[in-house]
Amino acid sequence: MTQSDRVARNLRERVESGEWPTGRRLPGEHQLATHYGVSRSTVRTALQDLESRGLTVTRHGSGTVVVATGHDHQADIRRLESMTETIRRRGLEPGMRYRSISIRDISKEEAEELQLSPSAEVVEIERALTADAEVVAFSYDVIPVDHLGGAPDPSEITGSVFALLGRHGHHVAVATTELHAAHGDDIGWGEKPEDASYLVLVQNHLDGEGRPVFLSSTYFIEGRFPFGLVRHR
Amino acid sequence: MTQSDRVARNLRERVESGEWPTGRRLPGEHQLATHYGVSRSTVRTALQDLESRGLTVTRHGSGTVVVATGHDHQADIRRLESMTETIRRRGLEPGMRYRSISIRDISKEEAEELQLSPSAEVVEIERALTADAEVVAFSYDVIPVDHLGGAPDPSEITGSVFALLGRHGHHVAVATTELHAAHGDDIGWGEKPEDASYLVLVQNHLDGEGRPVFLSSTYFIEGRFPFGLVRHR
DNA sequence: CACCTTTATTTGTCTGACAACTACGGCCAA
DNA sequence: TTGGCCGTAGTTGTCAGACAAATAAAGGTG
Repeated sequence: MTQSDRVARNLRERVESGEWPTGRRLPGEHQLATHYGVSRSTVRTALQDLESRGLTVTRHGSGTVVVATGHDHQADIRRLESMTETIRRRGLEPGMRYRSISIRDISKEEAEELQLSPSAEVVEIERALTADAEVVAFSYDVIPVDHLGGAPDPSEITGSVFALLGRHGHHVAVATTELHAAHGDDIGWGEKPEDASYLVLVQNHLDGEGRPVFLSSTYFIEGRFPFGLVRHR
Repeated sequence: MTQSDRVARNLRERVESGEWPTGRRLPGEHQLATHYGVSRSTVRTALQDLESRGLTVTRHGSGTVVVATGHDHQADIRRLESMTETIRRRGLEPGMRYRSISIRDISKEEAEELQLSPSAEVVEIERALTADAEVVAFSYDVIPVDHLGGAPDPSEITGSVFALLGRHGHHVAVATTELHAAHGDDIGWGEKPEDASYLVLVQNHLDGEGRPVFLSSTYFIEGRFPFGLVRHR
């Protein structure tokens, strides 16, 4: 956690709190620097963070203007974080219902994506994510057994997959993601809504050095997990 | 176009070209600075651009590592750009088929979102976007007539809505966006696929000072317009 | 072999300065 | 009055050099 991270987080909170409404100009960089007790370069780094999230627009000679006060309670699809974390931040109680945990041979496509030998084995987890006991998404995770140190103890698999892999030294940094839409009765299991649409995230999670860590396909039930973002040039 | 923009663009091109494969460390900031003939702070600004796009991860004391070489030919959903532009960049020929251009009273919700009087009028455009003559999306645009200088000449409405509004002094900077999934026969018109799913972007486009410019809802036919992005922490 | 120290490299931050750009008011002429 | 020109103050972009902090690799020690 660097200085500029702290300044950026505080500025984000102030923007999202409405301290500067949409259209208002932020104080100048010099003023912010003295206010936070840091140098102007540190403030500039923080302001670039805001701009990269689409909250502000900075123009040469003019200043920094707030153009969006932030997605209220929506999940920012650009940010990679544990889904339980996201649900909790929306004020709901996250939960999981496991359907199956199985070990099987890797498929050819999966071996390609994970850069593993075609004879490797993977753990496949099928589970449903809940918010306040209501199912919001069905998720399929594919994890190489080697990344879990071989024997996958079923009792060990609980909670966030990120945390599970982190305990084995694999820390997810980014995820290359494809966005899709789907519908049909062959999606999900158990109690599920009638004739629902699904927003689908097909992800390949990578560590800090670009090495594949695990795959996931998540089917979000339309209307139960709002996704938002700020697109910008 | 600033110096750091130029450096950032060139670095992106070099990363996407595969000059540094996934997992490789980039040259140090000092080395890049002398290579480009700029200061280290300019290089740092450029590198923060790469990191904000999820292409690299920079760590204190260690360096900058490539974690993703870029979205192959997929549209980056974080970037706001004309859809015809996006289609052309994928090597396809963009086109449009207008279904209707009509003037009507603004709805209550629209007036709220656009921050206009409930008695204002809007132009509603229904059109289909095509790539190589195949329909890829249905789009509904809602534009205040005042932003077009009153009388909307139908022959004037051709091509990008961004360009149309730009000619009237309204330049879109960002768009607050909700992501949805949908399906059903009541979406779209004319020749459309059987039982398709749609990825839906509900957008409010804002200018450089956060003022609403126009609304749009776009229904992308699943499979015909791949969206991708790199999520990161 | 495990653990600690040293050393070089790299990124994060600071200071001060100047250049480039923007917004705004005052001024003048049509 | 209106429009355009110009100067000025304020803001962001870039530069240079320096030091602090974190990392990684090599080497030494038990």
